[in-house]
Amino acid sequence: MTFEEKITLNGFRLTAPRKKILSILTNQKQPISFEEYSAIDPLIDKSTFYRTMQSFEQAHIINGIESDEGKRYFELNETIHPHFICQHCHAITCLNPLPLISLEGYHVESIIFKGKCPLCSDS
Amino acid sequence: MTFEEKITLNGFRLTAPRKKILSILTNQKQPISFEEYSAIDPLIDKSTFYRTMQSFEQAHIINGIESDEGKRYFELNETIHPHFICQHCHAITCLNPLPLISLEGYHVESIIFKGKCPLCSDS
DNA sequence: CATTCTAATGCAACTAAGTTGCAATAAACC
DNA sequence: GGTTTATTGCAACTTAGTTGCATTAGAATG
Repeated sequence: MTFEEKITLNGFRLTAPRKKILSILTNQKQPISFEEYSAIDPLIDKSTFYRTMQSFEQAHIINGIESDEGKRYFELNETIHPHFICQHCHAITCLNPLPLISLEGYHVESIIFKGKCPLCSDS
Repeated sequence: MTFEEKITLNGFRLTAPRKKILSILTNQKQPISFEEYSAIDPLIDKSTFYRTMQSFEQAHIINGIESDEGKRYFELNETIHPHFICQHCHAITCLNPLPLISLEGYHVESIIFKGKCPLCSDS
């Protein structure tokens, strides 16, 4: 099922801003914040962006990640994988090869590791 | 080494508000937000609390956790353990028996699982 | 114990991420 | 094409967390 099908099947309309957001998210290798998104698409309206993120989360199209700096980052959930947030340089890294770890009784949807990334561990 | 020793050894002064914050944090079984803290200690000043959290983080006394609702939760780092945040009921659970999982090249300081907790998985 | 130095407090004002209300617009379905 | 209703875009708002600064009080020193 394509992302566009997921949008319409969940009762959401396929609008121009949503298509643009979807195509930009597709090009990202990392989760992206509103600040970063609006640098790519400067005409986007803040509330349209955030409301779209809410709709996309309901349609299980994206995952949200809370950074250690109080911002939200968004990523298409094509391949679900853990993330690492460096508390020193604040970079968010996708730990692509790693699978999600399951927990007895819980339904795990995402895992975030925090600490120091390899670059910051050296210095 | 006690927490009070960690404070002074890191060049911080052992003040009245810090002692009170430390004693209240000691009594918590879960990470606590400013909102929750100030319900216990209503006279605390917001900036004193947040600045104390910053100092305590520098002294490696506490760990901060970002909730899915854009708030920060704080916990004494006596025993470091992963946490689970339920995206349905928003409860934060300490996964005490679990150890931190290490990652090649990274220095892991905390792990957060997100998804649905056992209670919300049923419903 | 009194003095001095400077970190920390407490208050108010501020910042910025994210939300909400609402009139105007445009998908989707006939 | 016309109708219905979700969505947009704008401005105003909310709220967690930060900052500036004058005052207070740890802690070290004599």
